[in-house]
Amino acid sequence: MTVRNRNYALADQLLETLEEQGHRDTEPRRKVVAAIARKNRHFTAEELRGELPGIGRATVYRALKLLVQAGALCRVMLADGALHYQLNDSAHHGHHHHLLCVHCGESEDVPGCDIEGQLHSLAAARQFQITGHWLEVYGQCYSCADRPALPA
Amino acid sequence: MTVRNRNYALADQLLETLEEQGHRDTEPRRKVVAAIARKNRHFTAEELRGELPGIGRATVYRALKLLVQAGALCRVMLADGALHYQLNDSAHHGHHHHLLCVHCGESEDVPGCDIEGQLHSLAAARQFQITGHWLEVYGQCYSCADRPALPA
DNA sequence: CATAAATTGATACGGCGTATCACTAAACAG
DNA sequence: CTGTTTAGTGATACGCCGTATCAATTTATG
Repeated sequence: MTVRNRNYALADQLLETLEEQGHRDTEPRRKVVAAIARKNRHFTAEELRGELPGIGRATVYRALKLLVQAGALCRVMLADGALHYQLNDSAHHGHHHHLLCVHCGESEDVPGCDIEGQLHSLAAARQFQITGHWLEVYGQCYSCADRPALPA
Repeated sequence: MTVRNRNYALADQLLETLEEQGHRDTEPRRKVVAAIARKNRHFTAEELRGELPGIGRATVYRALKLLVQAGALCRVMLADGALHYQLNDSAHHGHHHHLLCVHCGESEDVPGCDIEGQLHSLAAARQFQITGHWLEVYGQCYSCADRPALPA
């Protein structure tokens, strides 16, 4: 399968996801979804918007929100506090975290987290009932390992 | 020790921390620090500013930044994405996390996290070198346990 | 094709943090 | 104590990011 075809298939899949949630198949939405499907790394909302001249800001933001709600995208907080979006690998649609390289911005999924399990006894002792958590892991990927570390 | 005296002592301690970092002891700074010392839970920058009429916005934000850098305050991300600040208990000045109640907003410190240790073997397998992480834990505290859960 | 409902996008607004810069005040040396 | 240096202050404006509003448009459907 070519890259081009893979992107088409992914875009269709995203649209389908939205339709399953009861949202309409509109022209602007198609374009937003196609732009997202072309991404091979995380991106900001404004970055995406820049690639979609002629499409309203609100429309882009609305599509992002719907896709996050549907689980097709996840929000990633970079070490500098910038919020990025990232396609959810279909294999990791559930709860997972990211290893984020502070140099090149590459990210790898970390499935199978047991943070809550680890915190369980501690929380139980305080009668605190955990309902969720947010975790981002920062560091350097293999290709950036020889470069100097940045402050966390 | 009365509450009033405790607050004074804490404010002095915060100022001292700033002086140790080479920052001056100024009148506006004293007021900001005093307002922070009075807090017994996390707060937003704007909330703090609201309690300090007559003091410039920039001054408040600058003081917050310095105190975070000095380790006296920590930044806490609430479940709704709002950034709050919280006094670092002197016992937990190092790395720690928070159990944040999504109902009442109370937070408890969780010292002694071993997230990175837990992720170590996984990261090693991918030759990813972890340098830091960000974790917030959401749920319900004891007093809020009988109230309905909010979406994570 | 007609209708009802969702969607769009221009605009404006709001929150939040920072850059700028003339002015002020703290620290310090003599 | 006084003058000098330098950090700090605060009014203002700016920038980023996301959302509310609302009239006009487009989609889905009978």
